Amino acid sequence: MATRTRRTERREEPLSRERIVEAAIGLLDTAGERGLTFRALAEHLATGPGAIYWHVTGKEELLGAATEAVVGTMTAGTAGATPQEEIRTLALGVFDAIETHPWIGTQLARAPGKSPMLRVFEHLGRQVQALGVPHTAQFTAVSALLNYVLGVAGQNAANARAHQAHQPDTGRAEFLDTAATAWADLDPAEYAFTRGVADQLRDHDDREEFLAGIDLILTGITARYQ
Amino acid sequence: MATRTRRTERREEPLSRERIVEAAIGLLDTAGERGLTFRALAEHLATGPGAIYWHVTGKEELLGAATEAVVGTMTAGTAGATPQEEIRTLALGVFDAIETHPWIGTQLARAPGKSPMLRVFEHLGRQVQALGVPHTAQFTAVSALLNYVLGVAGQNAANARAHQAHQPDTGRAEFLDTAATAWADLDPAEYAFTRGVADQLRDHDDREEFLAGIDLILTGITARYQ
DNA sequence: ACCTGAACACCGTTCAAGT
DNA sequence: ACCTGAACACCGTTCAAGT
Repeated sequence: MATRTRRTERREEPLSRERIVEAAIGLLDTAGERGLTFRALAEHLATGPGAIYWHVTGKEELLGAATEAVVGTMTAGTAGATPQEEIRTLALGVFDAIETHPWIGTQLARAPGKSPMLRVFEHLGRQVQALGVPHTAQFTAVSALLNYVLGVAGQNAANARAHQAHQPDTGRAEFLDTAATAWADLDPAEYAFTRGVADQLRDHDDREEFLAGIDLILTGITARYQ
Repeated sequence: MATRTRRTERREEPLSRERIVEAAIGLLDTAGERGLTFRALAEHLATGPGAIYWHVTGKEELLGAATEAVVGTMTAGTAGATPQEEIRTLALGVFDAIETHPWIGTQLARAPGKSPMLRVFEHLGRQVQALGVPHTAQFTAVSALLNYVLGVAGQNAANARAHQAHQPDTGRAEFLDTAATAWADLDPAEYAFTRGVADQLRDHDDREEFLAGIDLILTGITARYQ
């Protein structure tokens, strides 16, 4: 009876690009990449699917905007750190963003020259420059770092997708355990090496492993170009 | 009038998993990832879409089988080469396979523990072992290499997708040139580094750049673990 | 200017019916 | 056993019609 103002408060909030992107991120986080649908999004925003198109040209742009919104909140600089530390922090930022929003892993790999990745490229580049890498090698060095990050990103996104689809109620440790057991059961002739490192898969830490890869590339960069 | 045998020869070739996968690869290569449709595939095989499901469980399996078929023809070993050379050859094999079949870039990133990638992992692993990397670091070293390869793979696939969609009739050199020009036009304050390496983007060689990244990681591995 | 929702042109997948 | 093709349950996107 007294709900008139209350209800309109919710209803009258006008549709905007910002609200749409926000709702899209929520849908992607909770329902996965397959869960983002113009119909589901419209229902979430209490409108019809056509309304969204007035604020956004299509699904591709919507995914791009969602990725930018997430990645944009991420490029903070730690003052007074070594270039190596800055690169580690930057890379970890991407890693963590993907952990909370696995779908940006797919999205980053999909938009090559587009802005979210270009920003990461720029920041990595400045640190590589600070490392003293000669100009002619800077592009190569940054590309190596970025491609590695993107590879991990894509892998994590795929893992999240598979995890959500197949065993949504198991933890990461449990998942690694089953994978490691499967590796240990492989044909000894064809997969001798993989069998041998199955134990390392079982008790590894994703973040640490990711950072170890970054360090490996950094070592290569400094050994070669410094 | 004398075409009876001729015609039947074509028509009677029975549907098989092999023929379906082959047709799917053809469709993916010529029409891109979006071009692979059960209806298009059925038309290509002169049958109905339902027939395909008798030989293949669904689209995911079909894409997986197509990827395996392409990657499977690729793991040749060069006898009497150093581990470094073997790794380079192996990585270049993946790179070249992606260049002729860009869609496997997406596909490799999508199937983490699945067989095509596991084979590459195994072969890389053997060479890393031959390099003398201690057991506890082998998983990390191979992961770094593989993630880098997958990052480039995804990037190349995305580029091919964008290229086919936007400027299908321009060459790679032309594409790099426009990209480099766009970089050189970026805001000097926000993108100082990227602007500075625009020239390196313009006249770089994809294969060489890819190998330079591999070498950087190899340098890191040997510097740290040998 | 902005929203609505039916309609269009597609998908992947299923399934009764055929051979 | 294997194939056919209509039908189902979805998509993204458009567009006349409303406010």
